Amino acid sequence: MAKEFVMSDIEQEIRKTWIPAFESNPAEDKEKFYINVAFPYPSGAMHVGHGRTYIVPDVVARFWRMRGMQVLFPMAFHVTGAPVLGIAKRIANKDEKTLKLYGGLYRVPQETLDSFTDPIVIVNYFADEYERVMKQLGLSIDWRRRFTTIIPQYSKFIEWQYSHIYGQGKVVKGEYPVRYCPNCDQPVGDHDLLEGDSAEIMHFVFVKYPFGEFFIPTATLRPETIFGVTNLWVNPEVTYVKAEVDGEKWIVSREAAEKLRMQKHTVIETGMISGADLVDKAATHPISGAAVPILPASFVDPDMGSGLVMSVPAHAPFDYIALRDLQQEGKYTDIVPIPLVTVPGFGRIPAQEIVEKNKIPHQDDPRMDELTQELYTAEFSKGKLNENCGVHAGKSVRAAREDVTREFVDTRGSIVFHDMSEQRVICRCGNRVYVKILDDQWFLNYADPVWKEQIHAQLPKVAMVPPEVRAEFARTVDWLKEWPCTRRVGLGTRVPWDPKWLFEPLSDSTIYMSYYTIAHKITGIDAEKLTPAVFDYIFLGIGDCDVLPVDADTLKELRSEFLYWYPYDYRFSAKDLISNHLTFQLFHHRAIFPDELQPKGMVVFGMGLLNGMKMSSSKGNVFLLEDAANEFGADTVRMFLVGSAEPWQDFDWRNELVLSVKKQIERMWQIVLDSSAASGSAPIDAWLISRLQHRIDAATKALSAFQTRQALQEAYNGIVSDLAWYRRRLPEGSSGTAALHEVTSAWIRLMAPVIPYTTEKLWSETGHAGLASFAPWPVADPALVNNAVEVSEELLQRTVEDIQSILKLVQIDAVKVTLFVAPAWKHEVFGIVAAAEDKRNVVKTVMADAGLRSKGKDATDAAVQTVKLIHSLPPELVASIAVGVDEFAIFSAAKEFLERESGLAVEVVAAESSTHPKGRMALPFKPAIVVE
RNA sequence: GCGAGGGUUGCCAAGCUAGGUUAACGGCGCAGGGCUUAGGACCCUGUCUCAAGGAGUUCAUGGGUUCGAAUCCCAUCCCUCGCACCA
Repeated sequence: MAKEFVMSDIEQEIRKTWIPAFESNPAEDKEKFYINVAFPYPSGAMHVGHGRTYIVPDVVARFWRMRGMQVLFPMAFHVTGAPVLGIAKRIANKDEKTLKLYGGLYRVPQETLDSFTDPIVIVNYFADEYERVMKQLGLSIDWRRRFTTIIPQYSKFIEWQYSHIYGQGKVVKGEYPVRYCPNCDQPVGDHDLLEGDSAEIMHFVFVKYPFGEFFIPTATLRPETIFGVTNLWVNPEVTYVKAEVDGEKWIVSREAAEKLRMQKHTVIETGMISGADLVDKAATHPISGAAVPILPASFVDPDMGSGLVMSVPAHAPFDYIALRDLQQEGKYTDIVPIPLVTVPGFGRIPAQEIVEKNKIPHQDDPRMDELTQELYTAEFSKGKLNENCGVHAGKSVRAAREDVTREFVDTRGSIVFHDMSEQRVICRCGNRVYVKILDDQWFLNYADPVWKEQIHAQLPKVAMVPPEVRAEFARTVDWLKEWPCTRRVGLGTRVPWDPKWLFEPLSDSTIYMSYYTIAHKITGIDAEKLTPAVFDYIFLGIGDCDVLPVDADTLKELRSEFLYWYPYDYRFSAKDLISNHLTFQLFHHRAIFPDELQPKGMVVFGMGLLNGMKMSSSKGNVFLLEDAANEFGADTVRMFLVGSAEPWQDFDWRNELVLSVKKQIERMWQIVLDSSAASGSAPIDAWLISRLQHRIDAATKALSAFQTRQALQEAYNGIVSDLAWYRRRLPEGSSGTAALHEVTSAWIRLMAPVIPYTTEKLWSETGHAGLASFAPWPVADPALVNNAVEVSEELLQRTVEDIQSILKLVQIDAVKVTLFVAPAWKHEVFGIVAAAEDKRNVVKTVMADAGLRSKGKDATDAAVQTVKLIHSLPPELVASIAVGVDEFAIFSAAKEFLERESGLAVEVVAAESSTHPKGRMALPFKPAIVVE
């Protein structure tokens, strides 16, 4: 009876021996293998979705360790940034939702929660929790190298990194329109928004119409339509302001004046003017100089653009319908739409056409936005400017828009005005978000074409798993532009040349993989001594180590350890980081390190689902990793997470599936221990051992390619099913042979990377010395592959299945089954067909043989049937059969087995020696079967 | 909208890059049987429709190429991810 299997006991016991064993130092006699993961931001508890991110690299680490590599798998915590500040603030404010999340879902004890008003306490708490859970899951991490990104030594490292990046001119100062919360005095990202995350920043051109001593600017996305302007629109209900904007006198809405201030314009309000007072006055067309009447319209929104709009009734449905409404009242009947764009599919006045075709009754009709979009899109993609457009006539709308914009901005003093596409864009603090131009901002210049080109050249040299992501990287490199790399608030490292700024989180985590190599040794060094020159020596080998603040021996040691591990071999991360972090780190490595130290490979993960739904901490749809490990066992969690889908595919955590994985592990435990007393031998041993070589080979190939699921398919399901057949084929009464020892020894090791606890325990239980985690990975031995035996067992398997399916079909009480084995000449036919390039004309080839031709129709029939048969068999098997299989001998030897399987008397007959009509049906590898 | 990826039999998911191993791996679920009480534990069998080992209809939809397509080509529909101040 096998020992009872209690996973949690085993885990406790084994963990103690592991932790020091996974501390990894340079070993000059061994090849290194350095993998790392995007480090976590510890602001909450880990859920099973995070689990796979760390377990897959651990499986890989364990695999290569067993293959004799010196493996480094480090971990650290990224605490740079602002989110945790907000969390601390909300906890201090007793925000209910936050307290519920942390006290409830994450189960932070009350007294700890009370101290969460300090952001540092939060990250330290969760960093410790991460480490604890990671250890529980058996991750083979070298914990000596743990650090956080705000320790002084790391800050010095970042300063060094940026001394180079800045020195290379890759950090630039610039203007940039951002979403901005005046209340928080901060730019806001998508995740900072309470509402309106679908809003975009739109870039309007202000077209200025002279109006007495003033200008009336109108905001437009379509400046080329200036040639079709018939009038301006003003909202008579709104009070506008007179203001000096950058020294010019303008009339704009109060909101627009406010927005202009945020966009680096000087705005001095000098007075007010009611919209109603502007109605029926006229401004001057900036190009033609004609008078442009100002008309009233209620749809004009003072909170959009300048609060005044130019009217192009021929092409803007809103303008058309507003004008029509007025004209129906008998007003302004002299105004006629001026068409300026011809579009295939539309007549001369598209706006009129589309409004009337859809029978729009008035300007508040909900369909208006949709129609406007439809027309704008059609004009933009297919429209051409007509003869009303002066020098621009004949241009495409696309081209004309660029040209007219440039003309207005460069020569007519227009400005580009930024505004949100929606007004309800609300910061997490509850205040409205505006567009602000930041000028005192530092950018990483990813737009630099030379830098971009370097990364494009680098990409083909980086291994990518899965290969499909390569295209996404290439596209990201093209798409990246200046990245604002500094922030005013948050945790992190100050910008050395401009200390009022801090480096933002994505920018201080691009080359930290190099820091891991020395992390455990550098923490003992006083940060003040870590000058850029010190890092230059360690990472670049520049300078004289005898004249640096740190002693020379230490520096040489650090330098040597860095060079041992670097470059890293694989970096693992979820796929959503491709468009930022994973690409950023390529840029920075390229800028800092020489050719031979560039990243070698990346593995990109899919997403995690919980019961088919996206996991989300804020929605409570998560299953905590620690709970999973406690409930199911660490090995179960590991095997499920790496076995239910390949790493780059999405996986779906469902408890009932996890439970069946747990049973699988228990089954293995049972089988291995039950086999330990087996002895003796049987003919089927050769087959079992032969199959094992294939399983080893396939599992090794799969893991080498990061296919954890495929590897498990071979190493678990494959071996289990081989063992099942082996059992069936054992002589009656035997429960196993000594061959099982060889199988279980290999099996334990094949499974060790995935279920390290169980296998570690089994390894010692089955009498092996040392840790399974460091045992040599099994190697397939080609000499043990026995093709003839595998083919003969294949024949038996197929025949047993056929007999069973026939028995199921015939409704008789059968007592006997007769197998008719195909005659030699049919094997000849098989050989000819197998060898034929073109199986369509193979009958001719067969009949070219004089001996076969003498068989007449029998031969052609056999040839046709053989073609079909061969198409239904695996090519390798066909090749083996063609070499020659003595089916009569195989069936005769297995007669007892066949009788036991079928419960019938079995007779094996050579087809040619029988007159039974069914005998003619026999084909190679497909004996004719008669039950009676 | 733009970019990347995907739609396979009840569910999950192989296979599709190098067309014939494919009615389509494996797992889950379900059904029947066994384990000489019961079973959520284990084992076996079955699980598109008919059927002496065969045949018919299937791999989002509609076309096409081919002796032959889930696999190649075209079009359409649907889904997921990314689209930037950031975890």
